Amino acid sequence: MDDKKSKNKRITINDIARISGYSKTSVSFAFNEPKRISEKARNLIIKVAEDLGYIPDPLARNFSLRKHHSIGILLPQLINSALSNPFVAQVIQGVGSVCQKYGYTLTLIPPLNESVSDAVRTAAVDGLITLGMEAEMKVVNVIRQRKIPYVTIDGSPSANMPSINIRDREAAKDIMKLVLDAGHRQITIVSLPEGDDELGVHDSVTWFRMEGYNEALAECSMCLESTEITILTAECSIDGGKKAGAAILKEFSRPTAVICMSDIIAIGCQQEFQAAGLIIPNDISMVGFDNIIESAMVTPALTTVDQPGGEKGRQATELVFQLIRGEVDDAAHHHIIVPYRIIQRQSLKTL
Amino acid sequence: MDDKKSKNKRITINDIARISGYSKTSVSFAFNEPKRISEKARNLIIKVAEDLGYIPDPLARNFSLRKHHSIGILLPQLINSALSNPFVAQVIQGVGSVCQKYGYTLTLIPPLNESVSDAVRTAAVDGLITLGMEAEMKVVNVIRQRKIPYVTIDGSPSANMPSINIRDREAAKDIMKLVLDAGHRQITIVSLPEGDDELGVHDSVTWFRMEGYNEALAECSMCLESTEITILTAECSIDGGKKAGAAILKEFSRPTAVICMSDIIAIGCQQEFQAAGLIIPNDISMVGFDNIIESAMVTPALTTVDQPGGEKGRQATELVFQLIRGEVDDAAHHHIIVPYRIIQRQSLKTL
DNA sequence: CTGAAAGCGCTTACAG
DNA sequence: CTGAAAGCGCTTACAG
Repeated sequence: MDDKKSKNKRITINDIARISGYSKTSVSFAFNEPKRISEKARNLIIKVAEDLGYIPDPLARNFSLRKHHSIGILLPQLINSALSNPFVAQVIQGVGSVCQKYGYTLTLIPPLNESVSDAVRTAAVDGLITLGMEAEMKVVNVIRQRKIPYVTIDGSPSANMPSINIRDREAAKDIMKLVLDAGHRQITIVSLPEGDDELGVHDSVTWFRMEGYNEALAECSMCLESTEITILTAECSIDGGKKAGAAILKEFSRPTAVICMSDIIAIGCQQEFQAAGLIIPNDISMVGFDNIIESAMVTPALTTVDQPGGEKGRQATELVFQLIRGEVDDAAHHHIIVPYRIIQRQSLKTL
Repeated sequence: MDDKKSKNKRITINDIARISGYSKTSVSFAFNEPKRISEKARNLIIKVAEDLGYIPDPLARNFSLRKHHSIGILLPQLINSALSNPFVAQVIQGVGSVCQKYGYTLTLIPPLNESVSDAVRTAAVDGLITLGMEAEMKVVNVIRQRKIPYVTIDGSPSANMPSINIRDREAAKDIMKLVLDAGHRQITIVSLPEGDDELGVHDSVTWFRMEGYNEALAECSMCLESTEITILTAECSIDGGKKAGAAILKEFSRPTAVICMSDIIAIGCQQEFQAAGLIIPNDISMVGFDNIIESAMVTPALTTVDQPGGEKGRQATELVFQLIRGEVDDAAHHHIIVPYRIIQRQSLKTL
């Protein structure tokens, strides 16, 4: 007899109102503004609600409140590839910790049937963190149409597009300089994959880093086009790194140093080299980018550029919340630069 | 003049209807069931919608459809600690890849103001994956009240609670046996933290593994209470492992082998030992559990139990979707066991 | 093919 | 303190 109706129909605020003898208004108040009703009413309503196992429908509640209570993070690639880069996991941690702080959930938004735009169109979120978004991408317009605040991490700082970055050009220049100062001239650069987004725009972070490498080379009267320099591309994962490593092993003249734009690639590469019997850094030197925790775990530990993924995520998300609460002017240009630093470990040999 | 109203008010289906001259019904059909209206109507409506930058409000749409289009994953701890265990990241990858396949987003649900129950109450999701949930936990009732399908990974298989597990007891017994067969008798076990959830129920996975260790010990006429066995607890992170390592270094009589219930703990522990100048496995042997990719990266590579985190996530999520679509009977008992295997590498020395 | 209208389950001015 | 009623912006039988 208890489940004569709970069996089929969801119980709503109406049921609680009817059974308790109070109005829907009072029931709503009992949950959301307890002090606005008498203790007697409140107690009865709560009791009835508990007896019936009533839980306010989040769908209706959110709709009424016009809030999703969630922040989305727009993944540039499929979820698998995104999360197989520990650096991305680090960013997600940062984003998540701020969401948690404000009682929000974190929604991971993968492309919907290959379409990032469609995913954004339907995503149930109040704000968006994007990874590596460029101003020319179509999806930017969709986000703006939706009128939800967004901040992009590792994108190109441009008007109306709040951003969090490190100084990628300087960082890349610094690490290349370190390699050159160690005497290396035969160098292979393992770059990131072309942005295969809906527009085919290039990734500005990759671009800036390339420029930085080039600037350092210039100081040695070299450039990216020099015959001593080889440029490859790899997916951001261990496997991507292994494939790059295999490709390097097949090169006619082996480089003395390999510069990777991502630590996870460097680690994969390093594993491939070691599997082939090479000793690092004696036979070949390696440097990376990111300073993921794994870089300190491997042997030899990786010389790299430290950039704070968690911090990027946190700052981006705090900014999104400020935008949501209207605490900052969203017409203003918010371009936050976080510090990087060079971490010297054992993977780079001085010739 | 274009923004005379778009400035203040969101544009809705009503605006499109008014301006296009068609009804709300037709506008809705234009987006959701294009073939139900004439090409002429469809084209005009789409055009007007595009001109005005109309995007259907996800809040309203979801409410009408009674679907969130998202699957939640209930994090047992704060987001930071959860994601700093690569094994959890692996599970999330698995869950995410299935969500993506069906066009759903993945919502990470951290405790809301410390309360997991409140988080579940308000979470905007159509189904739930839980990590390490026990039948006696309060939150189970909340999930049931919500009447949303859920599957628990690494929880205790019980009635009405679909589950994905490995055979933890056997796995633990196998790895302990390996250690004992290698001649070790002075052993420290680093266990997982007590479930500090709202009820203080113990974690059944930890329990099963302990039982497994004990069974193997029994075959050597020992048990968990033997004087040669020490049991510690550590947080599931590198740092947790380092702390455990430091504690072990301070023990009066140093063990010859350390058995960790999690690879990330084993790795942290190993780092601490190495920092103290110990050679592994010569001075001390290590084994772990999970077989995260990092375990193959460290030197010496870790001997451990391989369990497929991604696969657990995928299977759990496929089951949730089957439950959502009503393809399987949710009264039936769904208890899936996935295989594990022992991975022998270089961190265990035969005495 | 098209549209008027009910309905999804809440919240919240507003009046009493 | 309490309640009637409007409103949030869609979807979808139903009738024409």
